[in-house]
Amino acid sequence: MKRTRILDLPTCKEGSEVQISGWVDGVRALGKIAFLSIRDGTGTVQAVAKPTTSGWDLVEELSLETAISLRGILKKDERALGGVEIKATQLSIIAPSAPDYPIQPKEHSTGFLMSQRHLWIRRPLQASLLRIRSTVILAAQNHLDSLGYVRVDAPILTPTSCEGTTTLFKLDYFEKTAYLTQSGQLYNEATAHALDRVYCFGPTFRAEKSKTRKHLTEFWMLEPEAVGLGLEENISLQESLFCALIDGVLDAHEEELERRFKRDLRALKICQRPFPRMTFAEASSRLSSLGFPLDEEGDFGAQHEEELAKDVGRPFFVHHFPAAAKAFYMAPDPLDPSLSLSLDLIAPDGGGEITGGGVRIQDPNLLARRMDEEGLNRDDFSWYTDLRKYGGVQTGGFGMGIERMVRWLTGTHHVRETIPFPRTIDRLSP
RNA sequence: UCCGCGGUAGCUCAGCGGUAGAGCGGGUGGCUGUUAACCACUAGGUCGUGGGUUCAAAUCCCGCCCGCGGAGCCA
Repeated sequence: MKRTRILDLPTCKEGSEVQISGWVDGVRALGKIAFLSIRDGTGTVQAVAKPTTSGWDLVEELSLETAISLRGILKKDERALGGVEIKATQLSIIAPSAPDYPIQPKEHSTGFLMSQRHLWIRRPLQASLLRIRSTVILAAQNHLDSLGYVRVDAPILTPTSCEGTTTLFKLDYFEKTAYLTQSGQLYNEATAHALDRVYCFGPTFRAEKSKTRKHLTEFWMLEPEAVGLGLEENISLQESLFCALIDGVLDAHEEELERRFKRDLRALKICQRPFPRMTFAEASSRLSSLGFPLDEEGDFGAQHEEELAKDVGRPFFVHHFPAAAKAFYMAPDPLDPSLSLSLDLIAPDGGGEITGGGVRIQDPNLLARRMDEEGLNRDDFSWYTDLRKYGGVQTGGFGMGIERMVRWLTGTHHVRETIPFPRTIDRLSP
């Protein structure tokens, strides 16, 4: 008999015979009747076994996570969670599970659960998060594809840094030194000159000693880059992508977001284009009037970001950051060279900076000067400056942290739950 | 890297100078409608680690290690 996935049970007729297989999620044995909660990766269902069930003797061997196969009659029953249950006619064990399964149906600390991440992901909420992550990635690729963007991935092993050298993971590469990529941005400029509109998507590494719920040392970044993408076009692309991701997740997971994640769906549905936008200068005067002036350095702290986001109440752009605060390749504003043609997309409800991007410097002399100012060795970037030498045109783009996006969409507390196996400053396993 | 909090049973925690505790989980038995089932019994600990104070340290003091939360930095 063919196995039915629990997800598909609602399409089966009541009273029909079904066969499922999955893992024991809970057992409540009452003597001559036993209630089994069975999870198969697509859903959870209750089965009822009685002494007439073939394999009844096995009930006493069912520890948590025992893999079983079960055949029975599908019945509607108000007393079962989900409204349906299976009256088991036949039960068999596929693979036993040791009785010391560490994750109990009770509160655990996040630290403990993270140490059991390989098992924790079996829990429905965690599995759901990974499913939503998959939807977000697919929606992003579909959207970019519909706009003519070609996926061209950047290397992960790189010879030089893209931004600061202090946050690089260094490794031996035969006789040389290599670094794990911090961004595919520089390579994107090369591929944009070959294919017009491109994006890369892959793991990104930052050896930042950050301990916050928005940071991972290994995260996945989606980076579109296109010829002629000025600030205005950049904003427009980000808006459409952001909305496409919201739509994609609502299409596939609306009920789940509400029931399982208790996400306020209005916060997602109010994200209509155009998004509010403000210059860095406007943001800082707005912060002053809110009672949170920037410090002397003029830097935007976590509190500033949060107060501003609270005030705006929905995702918004901050653009024209001071040039000094941005990477060497960010183009200055021709009207005021102390400002850069850069922008960040900030989400409310603690979502924080979801994207960061801008327009790249095209002028080779200016680029050389900026590299000198940042103390970068020009020779290391010869291929990059070559792009300017041979018909270099202006490109622009941005990077979106996929985990941050998933975190915001689902209202998850910490990014570490939005990636299968998180890497943080103090966690390298499992 | 800095600041704050913590480390006691497999897990979540109480105990805070005088014989090591609870709930959950595990084991055994009971129970025909459970929903983190319930009831009874039971096993399980060099109190993170090294030193110090004391008649006596899980408890007080110092160093170190590990975890959690936050900051800076960023996506």
